[in-house]
Amino acid sequence: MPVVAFRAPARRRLHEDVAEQLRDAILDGRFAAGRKLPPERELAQEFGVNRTSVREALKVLEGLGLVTVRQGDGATVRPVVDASLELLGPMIFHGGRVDLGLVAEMAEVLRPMLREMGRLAITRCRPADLAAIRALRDVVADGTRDREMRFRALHDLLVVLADTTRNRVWQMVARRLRRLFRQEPLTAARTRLRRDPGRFVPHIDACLDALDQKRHADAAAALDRLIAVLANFQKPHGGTRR
Amino acid sequence: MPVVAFRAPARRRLHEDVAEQLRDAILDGRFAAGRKLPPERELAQEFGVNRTSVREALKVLEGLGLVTVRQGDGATVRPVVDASLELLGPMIFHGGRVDLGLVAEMAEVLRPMLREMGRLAITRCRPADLAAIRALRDVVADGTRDREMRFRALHDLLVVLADTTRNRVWQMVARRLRRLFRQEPLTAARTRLRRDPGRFVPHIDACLDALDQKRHADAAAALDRLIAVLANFQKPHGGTRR
DNA sequence: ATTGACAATTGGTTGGACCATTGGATAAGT
DNA sequence: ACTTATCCAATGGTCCAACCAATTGTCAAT
Repeated sequence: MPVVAFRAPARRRLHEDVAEQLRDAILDGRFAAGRKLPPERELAQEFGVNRTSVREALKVLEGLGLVTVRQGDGATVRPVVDASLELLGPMIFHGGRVDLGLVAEMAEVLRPMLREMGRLAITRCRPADLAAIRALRDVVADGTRDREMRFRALHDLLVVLADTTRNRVWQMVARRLRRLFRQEPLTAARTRLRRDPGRFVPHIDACLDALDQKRHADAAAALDRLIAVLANFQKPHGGTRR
Repeated sequence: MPVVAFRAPARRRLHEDVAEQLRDAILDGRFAAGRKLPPERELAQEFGVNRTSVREALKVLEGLGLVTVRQGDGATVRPVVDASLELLGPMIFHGGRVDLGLVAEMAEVLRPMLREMGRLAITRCRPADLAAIRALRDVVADGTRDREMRFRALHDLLVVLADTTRNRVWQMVARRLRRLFRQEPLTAARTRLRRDPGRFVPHIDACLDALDQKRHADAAAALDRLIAVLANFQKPHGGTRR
């Protein structure tokens, strides 16, 4: 395993670039909801690309629910609140800034959700699941590894918990969250803050110990604490002073 | 207001049709995860459309997380569990059948989520919110209206509750759910089952009454019951016999 | 004032061409 | 025989130019 996690060079496609720029323009409010985007031919000229690339970008934005396109009429911008949850990532970090308010709101949604998922997982946990959790716990606890790698194990833990519930919807939700947590600006933020993933280990251990002794209530309580820490994205200095 | 709710004639675009067919093929397992889709040129010939339309369809599928496309290599099918939650609709009803198991799993996720959202809404409810809720309650209770119209008011209630939380993430979640509930196969199922939206009214009233008297705990309990009914999509004959 | 025909705008679709990347086949070297 | 380098076929990415189709506003006729 590599000591440093490299990231794939961004060899991107034109329409991706176009879509991203338009997306950010909409999220920034440079195109207000209800307004029309410029015609495709015009956008193509402004971006210096072919109309085809603009059209493919618009398909992406349409899929995100950011615009509706009607033949003869143009592309109308929709309210962001009606758009896909996939946008939470770009909404949280846009223009190099982090929207801490939105982060707090997301935590308000995530905390009870994950708590419930954890409860379900505990009631349905089998030996194989336990083994998977332990393996990830060891990666998170391994201080010799790359920090981001240990964070990734933590995200995987979320997915393993979801798999333990045997609920396909939880499985999908957890994987989307993992994806969100791994988006570029967030990984950079983690690196900058130099948070230690090790702080989660005691909670994981407490949960595993309780599970070993069939104390389900205690396991759930430990998971609650783990999730409370996990779903608390506040800046360190905003938290309790030690 | 029209007595009957007509639906917009489906004047669809080619790439939408192509995307839908490919999507269903993947969801049905006709293209297993890890396999490659046929080349664009080949697909274009099979569908009898231009390659451009196929490409736009692939952009949609890529946005849904169903495939990854690499230049030089082809389009690889990804595991559905890694895909977007937008797919829950098509996953639940595909090929004219309803996946009741998935419906149950979704209820398992939705129930605690909406319960928490309701709690938040109650603690933050203001007079204007109350008025909006009452207005929707009256539509749901109005037996002279079109049944589907009353169901739509019920979905709107979900959104109003989300707005009451003053939490943007809840607002987006509620709107995506409303969208899901209004997708075609579900409305047809509602019409077929001839369920009465009026059965929700007593719970709404109980909640409103409790709110009027500032009995927040009672209001939350009433909302819990409402949501338990709302998030219970089982077939009628599977429930309690009356 | 209403209706209907027309025209400009704008998205939808097509066909074809060429570029860029990938992966495997083939050949060269050791 | 194995490794390495080269080449090539397959495949997606982009561009261009043209035409079709829907929408909207305009303007004339009634």
